[in-house]
Amino acid sequence: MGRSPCCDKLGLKKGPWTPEEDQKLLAYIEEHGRGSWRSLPAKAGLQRCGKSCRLRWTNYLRPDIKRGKFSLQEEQTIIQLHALLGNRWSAIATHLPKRTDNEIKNYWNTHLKKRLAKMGIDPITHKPKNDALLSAADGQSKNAANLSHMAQWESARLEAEARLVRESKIRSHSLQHQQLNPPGFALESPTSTLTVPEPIVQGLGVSPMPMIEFGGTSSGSSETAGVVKEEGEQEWKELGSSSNLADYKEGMGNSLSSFTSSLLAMTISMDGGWTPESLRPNNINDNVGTIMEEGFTNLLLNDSMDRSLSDSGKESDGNSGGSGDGSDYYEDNKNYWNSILNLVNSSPSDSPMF
DNA sequence: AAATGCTGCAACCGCAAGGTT
DNA sequence: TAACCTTGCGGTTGCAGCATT
Repeated sequence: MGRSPCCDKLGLKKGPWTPEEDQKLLAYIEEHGRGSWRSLPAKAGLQRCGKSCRLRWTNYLRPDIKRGKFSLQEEQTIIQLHALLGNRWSAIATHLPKRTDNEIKNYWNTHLKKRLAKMGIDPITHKPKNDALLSAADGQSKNAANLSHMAQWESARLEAEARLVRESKIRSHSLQHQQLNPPGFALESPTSTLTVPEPIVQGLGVSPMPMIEFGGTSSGSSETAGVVKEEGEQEWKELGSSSNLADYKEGMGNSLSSFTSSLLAMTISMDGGWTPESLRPNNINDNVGTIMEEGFTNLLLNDSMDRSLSDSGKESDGNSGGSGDGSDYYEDNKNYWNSILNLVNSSPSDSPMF
């Protein structure tokens, strides 16, 4: 429990890394693997503390890092997961495995937070800002309904969060069994450990990181969402020999289904257009998927249009989200919440998160 | 061309959790 | 059981580069 000793004693270097230092760190890890970060700098001939080396490796030198602009899907995923998880960047990063938690955090702080604020959505709570809500309203009933749904959302979110904590304990317990004899060379992402085949270790320049796509065209079921989550599968493989596997899967399944049910009920009431037929088990996923599919993308695209208008000097009239009236605003917010349900609903049943 | 302000990002810092001795 | 060690996480800072005045 104690504090780690201060690592900047004895004149250890701080600040930006030089190419030479990068090379030393890379060469050392390539040859010896990671080992202990604390002893690594001395062995590698670096005047850095282990913490600095670890950070440099995880955030910059790791071969399985994708750099550059975030795609629309990545943005969407970040915003949705942030709504669910808050500032748990490492958890969010597990759904964007080629991105580091630091990069996601930076991107959120510098881009997405501002964009949500501009849309009239509180980037912390993901709730519509009250003033915007009031000014944009076209009727008291919609306001009341919106606020009520926000409360329901918060309730469902808290419940999911509590379950996540509970079930992650089960999971970490199970994983302990598998970490006794890790085969090969382990590359650690900020929050998870990937075992990389020997040839990749030797190459270190190119790593065939599992392609992970998110089900933008989700039909609602994990099988049809087109989601390939090899990192999650890796964990399931690791769990495979665990006696807790069944419990874990069952727990995750229950968690997802309960949370989804809560959100589903909420969304149905928001949409207002649901029929008993649409609520039959076979139809629920399809309907949810269809409705959700459009919402978030539209929201982002609308905002992108706003931005381009704004960039070309045609600033919108000041209404949040570029909407001209309250009904549009209401629709935008409804879509926003729906999109979050979409993410939850399209998460694979074997996702490490759900 | 210089000064100033803004933005984005790499890196640092402190804390907490979990493991080890 | 307590002290210590290691690692991971999230918040924050500092600086380089770009835009604006």
